Amino acid sequence: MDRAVTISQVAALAGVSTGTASKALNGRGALRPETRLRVQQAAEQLGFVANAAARSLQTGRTYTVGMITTDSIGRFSIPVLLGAEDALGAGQMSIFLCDARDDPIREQYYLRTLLSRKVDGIIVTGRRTQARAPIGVGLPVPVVYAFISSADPQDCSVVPDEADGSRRAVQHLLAIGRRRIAHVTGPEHHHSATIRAQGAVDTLAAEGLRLATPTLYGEWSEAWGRQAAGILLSTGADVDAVFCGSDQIARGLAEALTKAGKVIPRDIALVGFDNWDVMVDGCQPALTSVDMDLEGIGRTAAERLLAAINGSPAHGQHARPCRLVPRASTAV
Amino acid sequence: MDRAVTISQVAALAGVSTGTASKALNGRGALRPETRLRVQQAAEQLGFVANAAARSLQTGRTYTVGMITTDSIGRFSIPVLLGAEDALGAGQMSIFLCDARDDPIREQYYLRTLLSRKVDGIIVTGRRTQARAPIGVGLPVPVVYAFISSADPQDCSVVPDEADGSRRAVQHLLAIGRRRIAHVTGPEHHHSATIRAQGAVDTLAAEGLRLATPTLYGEWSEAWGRQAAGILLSTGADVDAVFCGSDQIARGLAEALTKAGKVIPRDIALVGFDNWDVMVDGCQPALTSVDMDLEGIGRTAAERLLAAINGSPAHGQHARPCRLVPRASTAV
DNA sequence: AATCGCTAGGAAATCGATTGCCTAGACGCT
DNA sequence: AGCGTCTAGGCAATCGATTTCCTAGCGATT
Repeated sequence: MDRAVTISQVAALAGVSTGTASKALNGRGALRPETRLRVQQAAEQLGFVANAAARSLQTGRTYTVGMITTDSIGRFSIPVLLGAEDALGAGQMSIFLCDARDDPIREQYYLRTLLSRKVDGIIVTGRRTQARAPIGVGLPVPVVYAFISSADPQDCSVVPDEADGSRRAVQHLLAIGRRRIAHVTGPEHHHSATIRAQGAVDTLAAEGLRLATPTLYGEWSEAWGRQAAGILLSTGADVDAVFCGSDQIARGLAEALTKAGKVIPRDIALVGFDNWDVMVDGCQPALTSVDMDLEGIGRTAAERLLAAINGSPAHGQHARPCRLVPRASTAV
Repeated sequence: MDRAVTISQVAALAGVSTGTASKALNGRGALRPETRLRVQQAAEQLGFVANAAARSLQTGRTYTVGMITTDSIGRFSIPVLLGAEDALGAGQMSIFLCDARDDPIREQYYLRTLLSRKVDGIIVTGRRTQARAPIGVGLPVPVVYAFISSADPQDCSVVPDEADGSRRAVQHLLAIGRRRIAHVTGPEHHHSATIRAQGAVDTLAAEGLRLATPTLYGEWSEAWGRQAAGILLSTGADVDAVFCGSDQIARGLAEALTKAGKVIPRDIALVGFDNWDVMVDGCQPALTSVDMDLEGIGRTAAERLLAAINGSPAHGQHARPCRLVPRASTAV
């Protein structure tokens, strides 16, 4: 609980002025090498760590960015966060994490806090239902939206290209010879559900095909997957593959279909979406899935934010391609 | 991109000195109510937000704590983080999040960064294998370990009482009339696995009972759960309940047992550990599980940290009780 | 009317690091 | 020997907010 060492103590020990000490430690100014070394040794000896507040007061830079997750920090924001941390850590920046929990009041409060702390930039992320209202206008710092996108097209957003993901999933199913493909997904009012469904329909259309049954909208849950399996089986639809809007739905389907005597992938092939480890590995057989590369999104968002901080802001929405990860559920 | 408003601009607009403006905004000093109001209105009008760096330089407080997760931020550290955020947010403190990714170098680097930023305190969390070495000695700020514990008994750690969790699980099974209880858990070298197993054994011993089979150690995965089911069935062990070291293991067991024709809970009752929503809800039937209340741990850790910051440090390890959440897998 | 006591608010130091400006002294050149 | 040049390093202002005096001015009291 010793109070902190200041640069003047280092300067005193090295027998120089504080200004000189500062220059020595920051590699600035014209100093004799031995002087520089003497100061560095003094700093080392005292365990000196510069006070970031004092430094940023002077320089105007804090080497800090704020990250606001609109929904509660969860499965989707974590990888984004990690990716951002990765990209920023290399630039020696720290992250202020704020969890707005879907509450606009909290969100504005956090925004204010971040501005008061003079962060160099802000990353906004959150569950992806649809484009969100900009978090603020005329802010004194750059903002990048990650995973979620801003309704203002001038804002910089980095999002997964979900239609691309659907395309890859469906093309994979076509490639293994399936033609009677069904699609089971989340709630119709959810942006991701509709865009993924549309992607599937479009991809099939390009091949002159259609979905084997109309898209089944429901919830993002295993229970719905099980239920949907029942629907598919009971209607007697002739289906040889199901592309699911999420891994959870796919897993529910897998369970129910297996129970009903269907063999996956022989009778029915399955593709999920999210590539969520516990789901794809826990599923029997292991589930082929679409990976949105959330870490990559976080990393890209952080890079764009850094660029904006350094004076080269990017605008508009950047959609990143998805990746298909084939596993046993589509292994022919 | 307007540069920030300073307190002297507010003071000028209100026709007072900066000192007076500061007092007005912070409710200090002796000012006429109308003066105070005038300053507040000026601040409002200009959108003034105090520069945290300048303030902390003066006051020595940053209203910021650092949170270092030793392993990559994951399933266990998130709830802890949320709980801490909750407790700290109420005190208007912000969190610096640092992900050390099991790398001691990163960890020390982050520690240094946090000290340079003059955080008021540090919370260390991470995957729980066993007590970890203290993150530093003689640090100028208080440190609290959450979920994981420090090897130094003088340090303050807040951890789940896993033996208590086991006791609750086993007593619940006893209460619904089961006597031939098996235990399937993770790797033997994992602290949580051994302590949970011991808790189960002790609880049974207190009733004059023993495990129906020796504890089955394996991995924390569904695959191991399925494999363990095979072992239990093939050895012909007469078992009417299985207490599992994790929800994933339990789910694997549930699947394999059901497939083998056993009815859960009629033939075999199941209890998991972690109360992980996607597992307990996805399991069929829904899984009874032990909840370690990770959010509560985060909250408690944050509270203890705040107490330490305010001069009342706590020492030693604080074990918090678990909670049993009964569901269909043990419903008689 | 003179003194005392208050109150409201101002002046200036302070926190710690950075940085532009300035100068002492060494060296070189004619 | 005298002058110019260059280098190493010191001085002091600065960032923005807080806080400790300190004082002007007003009212009350005897």
